[in-house]
Amino acid sequence: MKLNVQEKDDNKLSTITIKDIAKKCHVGVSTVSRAMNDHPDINPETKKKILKVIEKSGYVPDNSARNLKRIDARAVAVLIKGIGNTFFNQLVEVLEQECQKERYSCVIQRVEEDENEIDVALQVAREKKLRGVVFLGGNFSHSGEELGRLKFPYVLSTVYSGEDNKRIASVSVDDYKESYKMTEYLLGLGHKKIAIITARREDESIGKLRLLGYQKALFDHGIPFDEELVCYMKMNVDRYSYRSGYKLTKELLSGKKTFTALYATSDTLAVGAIRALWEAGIHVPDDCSVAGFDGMDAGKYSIPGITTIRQPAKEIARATADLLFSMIDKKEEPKRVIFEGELIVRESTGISRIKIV
Amino acid sequence: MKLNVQEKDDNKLSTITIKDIAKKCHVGVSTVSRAMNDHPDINPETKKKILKVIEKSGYVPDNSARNLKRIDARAVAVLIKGIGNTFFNQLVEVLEQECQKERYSCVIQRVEEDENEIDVALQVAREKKLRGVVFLGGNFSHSGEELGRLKFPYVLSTVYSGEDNKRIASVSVDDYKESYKMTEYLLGLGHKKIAIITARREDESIGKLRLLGYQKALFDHGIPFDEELVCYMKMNVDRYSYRSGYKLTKELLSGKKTFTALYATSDTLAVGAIRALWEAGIHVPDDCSVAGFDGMDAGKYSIPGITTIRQPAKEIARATADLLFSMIDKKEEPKRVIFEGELIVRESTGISRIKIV
DNA sequence: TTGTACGCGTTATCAT
DNA sequence: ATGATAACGCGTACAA
Repeated sequence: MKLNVQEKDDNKLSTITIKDIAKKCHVGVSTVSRAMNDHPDINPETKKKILKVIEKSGYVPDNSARNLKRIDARAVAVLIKGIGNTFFNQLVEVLEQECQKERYSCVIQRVEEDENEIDVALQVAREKKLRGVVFLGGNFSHSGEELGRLKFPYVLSTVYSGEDNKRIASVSVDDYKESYKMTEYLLGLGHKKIAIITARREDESIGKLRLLGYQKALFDHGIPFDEELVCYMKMNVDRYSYRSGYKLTKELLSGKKTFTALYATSDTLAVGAIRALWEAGIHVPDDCSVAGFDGMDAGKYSIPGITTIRQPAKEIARATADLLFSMIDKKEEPKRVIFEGELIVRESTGISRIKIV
Repeated sequence: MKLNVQEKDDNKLSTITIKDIAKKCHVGVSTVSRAMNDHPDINPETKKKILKVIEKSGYVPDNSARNLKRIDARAVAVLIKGIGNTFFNQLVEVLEQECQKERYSCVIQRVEEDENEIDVALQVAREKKLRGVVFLGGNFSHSGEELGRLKFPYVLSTVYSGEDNKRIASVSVDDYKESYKMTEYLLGLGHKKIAIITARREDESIGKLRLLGYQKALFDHGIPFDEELVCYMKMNVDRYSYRSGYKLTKELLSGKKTFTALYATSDTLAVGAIRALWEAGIHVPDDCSVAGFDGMDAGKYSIPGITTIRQPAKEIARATADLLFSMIDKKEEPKRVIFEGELIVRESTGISRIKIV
């Protein structure tokens, strides 16, 4: 008989539940629950006993059931669209730290390129009983109305929302202004023919802003904008990656137009670009200047080091967390927080020698 | 009265459930459920009507409740320890594709550095009703017994398990052998003093294997192993990153020992290393050769291009998926799959000129 | 084809 | 301090 009971228990590899633990301990399920969740109303000894049984039985509580019951989980989520954009890594790291400080748990969630980030947000918010969400990456220009579906606090970090509605919380640099700054810097070096590698032609996010800043700077300095010096990423193929930087630069080089400077709108693109130029026998910065954007390690440790606009990632992440938590806890209104980018001059740019490439 | 009902509905921003939808449509909950889950037994018209109501009411089904009911979700998970190791990105991408092909859904889950990957696996397996798990990264040497807790199929991909138990499924290159290969290549170039940058001294994973392969190659060629030419990562500080490569190389340079080649055990480390050497006025490969490992884009597009051992990432990912699915579906036994690494010679290595650094 | 009612595993509210 | 029991929102037998 006893052996039978034993057998029955062991066979039950299906899934062991809180009830099984309760039975084994000869207590009620609520006592087990209290033991697991550090509730005050429980005898320390029974608690210890229960935890021991849990330990050796290998019981794992079902999070789905927990979330189902739970009204609030004191949790937020970070939704990342475009993983592989290594710039987000730093942000996420700091965001996680800040959450810990505030004793929030933090769900990191990838969003596929073809998924709607709003839908995903809605889903996990429901599933995990979130109090708020941070959006990293993605294209928020179209989502003016869409954003209205979000009934909880959220912050766009390093993302541009087409609606420059002040009621949308966001933290970022002013990509337009910073891009203008970079272009002006290149112009200041004497460059007249500045090629640019930028996001897809259809982009409505930061890619567009950076292109716009570039155009405006050219305009303000009386340089005509030349569409042939613009190289757009190809849909579903290119990203802010080394590979794309390399490929797109080759494209540029095979074109008829010449240039003395190349503005790659991310540091990763710039690395690939420099390699492509190098293979074509074009030396950076002597024959051609190259500039990046973001201030990532990729540009700091490459040779030559890449002139860039540094986004203060840590500060942005901290401000993002601050803003989100104050919206959650103190019911503060959404606001737009802008950080200043920093032009970092390294070895990839120099005075134009008007040596046509 | 009517207005009251209306009000009541709108106020209920708490959370709208399947019942609310059912009421609004004047149908039962099961009909709504059928409409959402593409069940056959439903009138196309009522289905259409219901979906429309769902759409405009902004109803989002609660995944927790779903998972709770669901016995099986036809899903697997990929657990990644050490995000930021960009090498994993390629793997994940292919893994996701393979899952789609097999009509499995795929959960991507980060594991923090201080978390036990086994615990996490157990938790999400329970929560999401997984059929299997892929482990990327992490230290599996200690977990010989621990692994026994996993009652479902799993595959270690690009990870080394100390237990060279054949009953543990794994897909990877032979890090020991490949590291030997790389070291031998450097020796073949005439280098006698080969420094190495490697994982923490306590590492029991691939870092250890790569170091061991290096030592063995030296030994086989009659070169004494010199502990002072080994630079270990510092705990909780270093990673396979540019920054660490840079920092650790500086350390090496400030030591008393000289070397004519530097073997950085990842391409990212190598990039940082080359920068550090460059800043010290040491030219690669003329004054010092540098080799990496992994075959990542970082080494392909850097200048100089980095000599490396390419791990066939796509093949590894595909084989990982194959193995996992055949264990799940066909009850196949776990096995160890080894891929051959490919020595790719680029510009960062050259014949030793015995010019002491 | 559709609706009713039960149960999934947990936590929270009661009594005790 | 502890145990019984009612939710939580959904899927699904089963009845209609």
